[in-house]
Amino acid sequence: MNEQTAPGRVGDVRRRNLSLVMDSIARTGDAKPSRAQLAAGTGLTKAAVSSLVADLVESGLVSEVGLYRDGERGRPGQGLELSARRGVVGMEINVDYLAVGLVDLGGNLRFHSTVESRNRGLAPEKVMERLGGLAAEAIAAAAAADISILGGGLAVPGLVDEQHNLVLSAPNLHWEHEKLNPQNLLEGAPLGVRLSNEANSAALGELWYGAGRPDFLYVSGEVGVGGGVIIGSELYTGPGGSAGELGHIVVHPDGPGCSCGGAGCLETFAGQEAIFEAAGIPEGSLGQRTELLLAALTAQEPRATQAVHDAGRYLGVALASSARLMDIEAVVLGGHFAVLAEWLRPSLISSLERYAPGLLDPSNLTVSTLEHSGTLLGAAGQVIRSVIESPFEFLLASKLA
Amino acid sequence: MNEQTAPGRVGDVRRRNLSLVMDSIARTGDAKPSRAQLAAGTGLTKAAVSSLVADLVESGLVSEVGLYRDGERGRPGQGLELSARRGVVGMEINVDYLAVGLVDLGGNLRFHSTVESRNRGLAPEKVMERLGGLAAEAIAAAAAADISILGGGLAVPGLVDEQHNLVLSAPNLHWEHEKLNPQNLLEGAPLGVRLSNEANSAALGELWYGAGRPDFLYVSGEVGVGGGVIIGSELYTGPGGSAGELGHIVVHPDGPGCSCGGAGCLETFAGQEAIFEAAGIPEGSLGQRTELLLAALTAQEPRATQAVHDAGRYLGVALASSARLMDIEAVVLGGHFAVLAEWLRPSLISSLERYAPGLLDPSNLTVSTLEHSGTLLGAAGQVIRSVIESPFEFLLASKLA
DNA sequence: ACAATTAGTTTTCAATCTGAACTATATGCG
DNA sequence: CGCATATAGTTCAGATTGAAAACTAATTGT
Repeated sequence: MNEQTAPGRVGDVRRRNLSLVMDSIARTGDAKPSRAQLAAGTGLTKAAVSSLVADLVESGLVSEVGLYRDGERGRPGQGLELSARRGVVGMEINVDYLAVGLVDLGGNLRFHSTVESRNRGLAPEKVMERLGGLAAEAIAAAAAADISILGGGLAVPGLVDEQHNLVLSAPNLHWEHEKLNPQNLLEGAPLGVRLSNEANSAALGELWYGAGRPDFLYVSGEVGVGGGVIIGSELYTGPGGSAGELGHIVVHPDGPGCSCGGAGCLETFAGQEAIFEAAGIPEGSLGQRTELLLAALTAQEPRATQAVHDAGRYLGVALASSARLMDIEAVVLGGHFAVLAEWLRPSLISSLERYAPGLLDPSNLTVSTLEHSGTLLGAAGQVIRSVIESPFEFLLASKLA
Repeated sequence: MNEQTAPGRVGDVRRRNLSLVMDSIARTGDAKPSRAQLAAGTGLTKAAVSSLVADLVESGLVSEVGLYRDGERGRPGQGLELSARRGVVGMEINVDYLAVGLVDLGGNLRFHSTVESRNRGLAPEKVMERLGGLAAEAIAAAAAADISILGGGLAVPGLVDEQHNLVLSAPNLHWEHEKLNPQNLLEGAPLGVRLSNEANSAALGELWYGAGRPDFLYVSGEVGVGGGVIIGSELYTGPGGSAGELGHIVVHPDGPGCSCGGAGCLETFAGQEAIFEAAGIPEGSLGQRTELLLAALTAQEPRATQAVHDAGRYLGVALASSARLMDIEAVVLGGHFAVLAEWLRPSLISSLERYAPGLLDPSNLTVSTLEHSGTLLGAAGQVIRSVIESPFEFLLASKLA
């Protein structure tokens, strides 16, 4: 008799309603709803909302922001928002850079800093040390703005074991089964630091703060081609945690071997390296090569044009297969696919039309609007989201302290 | 302020716990748990379980089945089971046959009948009329066994709109946007008749009564190649309801055109028709052709062997891509893939090893154990499951009646 | 100044769980 | 046979919490 569902206790109702109210405030965003509006929106009575909001305000998660005047007559309401004085630090380790940001509960990026850093092949301890310096900046920024840091999120370009703070495999960093200690980056943060995958975090960033919809596929074009699958407004990671490996979908059964051990993978046709090579861009830093490629495309050089055209075509094959299997009806392009979108779109769309006619409307094929902060926002957002989803646990913890 | 979550009311606790108890009884299955065991298993107190079980017994969903003696000492418990006197009729329309079964709440197939029927191109009304005859047999069998019919499930090989009883498209039946009236098949059944897709129902049948696990992909090889995606013990249908279209995953970008309008689809390599043709099996009824093919395979005729080998190879490509995208770690083969499994497996496994090495362990590649009743069980199971998941609503309805 | 209107609080009530005490029914040993 | 022991199931007081309705608070318009 394996039990997965906890019994319903009377107190669960309050847990759920605390979350419902917080979520409602979060979703209403800049509108700063009053208690009465929340009651109307949630279906709870005004009395219940008042009681719930009182708990949330007391814990510091929600704050009143002055009077709110909407209609012409009547007593004005107290506007409510997720506290701007509670924040989460989002952090990102990628192949060519490190980034840190401070996000308040309302999802506003209050501080942001990126530094170039060639992390490929570097020891994890070394990278974490550098990241620690950046994190200290975020901590200082928080102190200056009187923001108390609840926790942090750290995104890395690889498969992670969140429970044990392990990076199981990050081929582009040359990391394999590395133990990180992200908690050290933010000592004393009550919710700790949560490790996550870069493409997944970017997908969540789009969902919560960008172009996302309840169901979509985020395509991350960094050094590798990754993806994040959002189903019903939740990240789908699969039983083993490695879902969304769009880069290793087979797009041609007779294609070349791939670093993953497979063959004919999308990444061998549409990865950064594959495109640069096919376009005839010489070795160099990522920034340089990208500039050269964009220049070549602007100049309509045939090799570059063809390379991007092919990448789009094969990306179309992968998206067609994905749309069939998962009924994906919206796609958000990120990373280098966002940069190349202008040149990529025509062949991508015609490929989709050829392999999955009518399934994916081109208007649902959008480009990330968050640029470089998407991953950061997503990494921090996961911690913010956990507070929105179970504020009761947070209340408990803060009462004990 | 779009609201999706209903507010938590005090009464919700009971809803949830009624479901928890029913689910617990269902999962314990043949063990017929006592109230005390349920209390231990669910984490509820004995008092709460007693009260919940009383409601369920009163409504007829659960019945006491005599004393249960486990330990040596102490008062023996009353064994509980989902009532064997409440049933759901599972029905299936397929291209070459019609089938009906009677399933009791405990998931036991109490009556089963299949008839050959060439339904391709037949008007839906005609087919429904024939099906009505079979349904009458099930109703008679239920009456004879003193089983009261709560509802029914009807599976068809096509995309359905469950809300409006529409078959949006069933290409293999030559149906397009047909309105069915499945309610007429079981007049007076309180929960009505629920329309569903054949591959999805078969997948659910495997999940609840067969080889399924919490996460797996069911591959249905009927006239078309379909699939059912089970994630976290739930069917994933996608935002548009058409997820799992494994047959139209692109396995070769230069492949031939497909009936779906795309190109290079798996179905053009591994569909029944494609295999028969490649194997050189002449036209005829499905049964005849299958026998010829099996005979040819047993005789190791090269053409047939090669045809099945190729089908396995391309199925491997599709499964490799699926495993990457959705982190699928288990597959159940049904339909003609189950029949051909013996000859299909070698090339399928080597293809998986080539395109997604290490991802899908061959031991997690199993064959359906339910044979022809899987779809039926799944179609009925959806109604049974809805009762297990919200017995409160059922109690209400039965109190009004 | 007062009616009208909207925001938010207080009070009473019902639902339903927990926990503890209690009753019911079995086994085993002297 | 009778009583200790053990387990199943029931009863009842107590706590939590939202609904409903009445009430108080704050603002605008005439």
